[in-house]
Amino acid sequence: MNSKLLRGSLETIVIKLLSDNAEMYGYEITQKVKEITSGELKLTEGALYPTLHKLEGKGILSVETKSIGNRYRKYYSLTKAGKKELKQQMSDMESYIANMILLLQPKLDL
Amino acid sequence: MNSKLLRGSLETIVIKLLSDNAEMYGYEITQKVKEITSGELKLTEGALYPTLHKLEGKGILSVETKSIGNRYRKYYSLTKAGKKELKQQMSDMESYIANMILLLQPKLDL
DNA sequence: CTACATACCTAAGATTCTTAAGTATTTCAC
DNA sequence: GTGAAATACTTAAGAATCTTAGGTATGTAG
Repeated sequence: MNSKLLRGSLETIVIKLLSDNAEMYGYEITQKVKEITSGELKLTEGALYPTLHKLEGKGILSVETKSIGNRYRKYYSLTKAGKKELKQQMSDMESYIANMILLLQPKLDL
Repeated sequence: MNSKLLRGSLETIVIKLLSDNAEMYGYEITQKVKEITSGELKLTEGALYPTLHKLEGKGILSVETKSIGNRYRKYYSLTKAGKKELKQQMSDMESYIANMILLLQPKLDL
């Protein structure tokens, strides 16, 4: 159904949003992606939360848990290593898109 | 190392090449991709051949085995269902790229 | 004659995602 | 006020897609 929406780019999306926003919590990220893509792309929580934990484990993100009244949120932000990782992932994504355009554009033997 | 080069687009690539070329065999596809992308993208045979078999099983590709002297090649071509699948996959890829551009371009609040 | 290119194949394991479940708080409509 | 939906986190099982690493065999060029 979901026709390969993410294609391995979840990490890249998360890192990019956190480079634009200083800090965000998980649920906020899902909403932001939905908003930016006009609802076309919906991150599932089953994919997002494990990814946040993994990036934290790798030192790419840092976390701060904040209390909001009776509940809590876990705010994530990019570490220095995260900013370096951002550059790498953006560059990988650019290459990928460039290659896809080369491969998928109409055959132009003009 | 290989930094998510394919990202679930192997099927799409195969189908698109076969829409441009009428028939191709597996090894030829790997070489064509290498050529088009100037060596940036290299299909591994361990990924390609199972994908060809899968697409054949789904009726998206048809096969003809041809003898070339003492050896053989398996030439694949798009079926009618394959041409329909091409449209779908190209459309999915366009949406994906459009969404990635939305998500990853610099924050422009101009 | 031997190494590399051509040409096919499969299996084990890694990664990344979906699906599906669970807990708990807050808000809003009736 | 209560019941449903939204908010906010979590995990685990399984599917899908890929890499890695092997295997077989023929053709070609030094």
